[in-house]
Amino acid sequence: MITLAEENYLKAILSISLNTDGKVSTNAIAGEIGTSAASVSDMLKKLQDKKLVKYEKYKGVSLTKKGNSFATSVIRKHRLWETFLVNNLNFDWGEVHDVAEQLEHIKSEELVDRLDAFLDCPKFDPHGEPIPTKDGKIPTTNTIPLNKLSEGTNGRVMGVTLDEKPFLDYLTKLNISIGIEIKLLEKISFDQSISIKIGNTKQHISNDVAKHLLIKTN
Amino acid sequence: MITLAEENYLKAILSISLNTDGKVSTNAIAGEIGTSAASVSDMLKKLQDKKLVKYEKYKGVSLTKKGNSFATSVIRKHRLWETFLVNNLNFDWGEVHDVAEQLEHIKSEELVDRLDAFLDCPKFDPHGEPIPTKDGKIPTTNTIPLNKLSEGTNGRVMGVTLDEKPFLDYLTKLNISIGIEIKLLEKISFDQSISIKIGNTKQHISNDVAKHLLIKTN
DNA sequence: CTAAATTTTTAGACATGTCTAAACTTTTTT
DNA sequence: AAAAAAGTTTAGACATGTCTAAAAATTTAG
Repeated sequence: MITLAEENYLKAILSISLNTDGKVSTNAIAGEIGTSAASVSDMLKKLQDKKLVKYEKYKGVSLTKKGNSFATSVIRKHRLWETFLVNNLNFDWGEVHDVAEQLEHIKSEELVDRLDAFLDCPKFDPHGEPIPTKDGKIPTTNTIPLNKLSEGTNGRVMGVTLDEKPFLDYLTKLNISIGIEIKLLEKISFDQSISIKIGNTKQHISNDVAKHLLIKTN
Repeated sequence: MITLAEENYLKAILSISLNTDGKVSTNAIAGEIGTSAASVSDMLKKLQDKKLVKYEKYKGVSLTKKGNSFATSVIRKHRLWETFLVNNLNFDWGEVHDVAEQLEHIKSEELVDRLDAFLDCPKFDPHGEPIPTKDGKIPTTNTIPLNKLSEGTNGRVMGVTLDEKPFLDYLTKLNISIGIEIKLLEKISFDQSISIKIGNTKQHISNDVAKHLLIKTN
């Protein structure tokens, strides 16, 4: 039986490895989970014993097939629950993360299957992030982060890659939401900040914000 | 912060005290939770320290106002989730207990409020058991257990007081469900078993089954 | 290519919740 | 009312997951 703490470690390792190359470091996991490096070391040994990760002291860690499958399943559940919370319980997209962090650990395959059906098998969650299928496949999109677009390009916001209330609240304030049209006007080379047009309004945002917006160009 | 284990103890104490008089005994709690009496003793001390129960060594335990409020809230969540699972996810009434046992521990007042609204503030769950309101009031019904009815009486099944799959599956086999008409034909004094009529069929059931069926007489 | 800085691991401690076995109360029986 | 039975608590142990401080390994810099 896999514990709640173990699931969180696996999810963190998967999250990190999606954004970086090679093995995942102890410190990176500690940062993601908000725990000490020492605790991570301890846990990696346990996950190794359970054949959920491949781990070599001082060399970093990677998920085994089995570990990847568990991690993907947790992410699937998290995103399905977020979809339910926003679509059916009328939560705001910035309010669902903490509750979904709890719901993702409910153990019942039947529940997940039925929730998926109830929601009409959604491919993306309310933040535009792909929902893994029952067999672990992750829907793809041909989107690129807003900060990689070239000046003058038009596109549509298809998703955000950060699920934190302060960020999402800021987007709401800027009138940015999933599906909205956006045009990149100008990139400032000094700080990589950018000017954009949303509707008929010109806005200026930092690179830190822009890199978390996924755009599909027209 | 109240832990999952503490919530389960409070719920067990409330459950038992609804069916018995006076203080709740250590052994009764151990039986309900499926743990040892020693563990119960340990936990009662902790609950006492947190002012959730009133406990005297060797004398049994009772809930404080605060403890009762937590316990009632857990039962509210359990029954709301069971309602959701049956009404919206098409679970059978015998399949929902274990999942609801997990869901009842999700911490979010907002979630419970919105779930309640989504379900149209139901007063009873799929087993006919009353769902406590947000302020802890428990809806009442003028029902009595089937085994207390007198011979020849007609009534309607309004609820069951046992939420275990084997019991519920047996009821389904007998064509007994919430809302169904039932007539008590005969009580056998030897073993307190009874004959009943459901639709046009005569059935014979034990006292153990009958006592868990709540009837509203016509 | 050493020396310093950083990262990671180990050692030892602690909190939670569980267990068995033994000791202690309370209740029941005779 | 003493002895036996039943119920309850304590003592000591263990598993999980966490922490801080110190030691060890690796990486980076001079």
